[in-house]
Amino acid sequence: MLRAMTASDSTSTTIRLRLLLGQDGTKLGPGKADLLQGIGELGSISAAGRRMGMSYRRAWALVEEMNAGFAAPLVASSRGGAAGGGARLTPEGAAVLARYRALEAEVANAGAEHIAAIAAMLRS
Amino acid sequence: MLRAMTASDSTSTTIRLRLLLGQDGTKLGPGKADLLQGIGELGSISAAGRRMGMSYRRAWALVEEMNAGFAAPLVASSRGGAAGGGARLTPEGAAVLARYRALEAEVANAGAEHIAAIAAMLRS
DNA sequence: AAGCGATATGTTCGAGCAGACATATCGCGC
DNA sequence: GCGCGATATGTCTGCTCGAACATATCGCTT
Repeated sequence: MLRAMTASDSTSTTIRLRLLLGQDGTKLGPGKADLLQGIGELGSISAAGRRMGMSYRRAWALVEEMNAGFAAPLVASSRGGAAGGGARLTPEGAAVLARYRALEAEVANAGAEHIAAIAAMLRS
Repeated sequence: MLRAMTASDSTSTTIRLRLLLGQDGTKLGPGKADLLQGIGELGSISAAGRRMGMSYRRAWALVEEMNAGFAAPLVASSRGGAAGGGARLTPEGAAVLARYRALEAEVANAGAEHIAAIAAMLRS
């Protein structure tokens, strides 16, 4: 997948969460979460994609997928204008991102013991 | 992937865990965990693979990957003999599986609130 | 010694996916 | 109105992964 390493990779063992939501099968994992965060910070789908080393094509497809899966769109976009356009998180998008981050933190905390036990059995 | 549904799919929203272990990048997710469990229950790589709708080729490759990633092999196999051969979990394999299942349970419990909050925002 | 069933492993073929390339369109500023 | 920069979307192609097929080998049992 060629994901850029983030500065938060302090421990060598990481846990990744992927949610399979509803019976329609919309997925929410680290990629979409990072993308949401990037859009929130940069105000642009293309800028967020660039920062992750992802093509605009793919970033846009992920946004489309998220907007289709939830009752309200998570990202609102506009074309044209001074900056050419832009995108920002809707309140629902910000809420989903916050919940996902909180979930990550809670999970890392609750599972730390088991994770450490498994990591201790690794090859040298 | 064509995964068989398990009877434990009571809620429509499920969470999947994938561990990225060490800097060598050995992965441990639901597929390998289910395979370990199948081998433990059925005493055979091929039988475990069959039950999951997975080719023996692939099941064997996953076992190989796990055995290579951990300090001690998780699965011990034998060729020939009365039943043609077989495989069983080593104590380390059983320990890793138990830890992973415990991690799943703990995570599902700890994250239930955030997961429910996200699921509540889904389309219809 | 012959057969059985499972492990072990090479090879080949197809589908699906990700990336690259190409446009169309929009709305503000100059 | 012309250009800019970003959204929006179609198309194509290469690559990777998995499925399928094919064998070899092993050790007990009959």
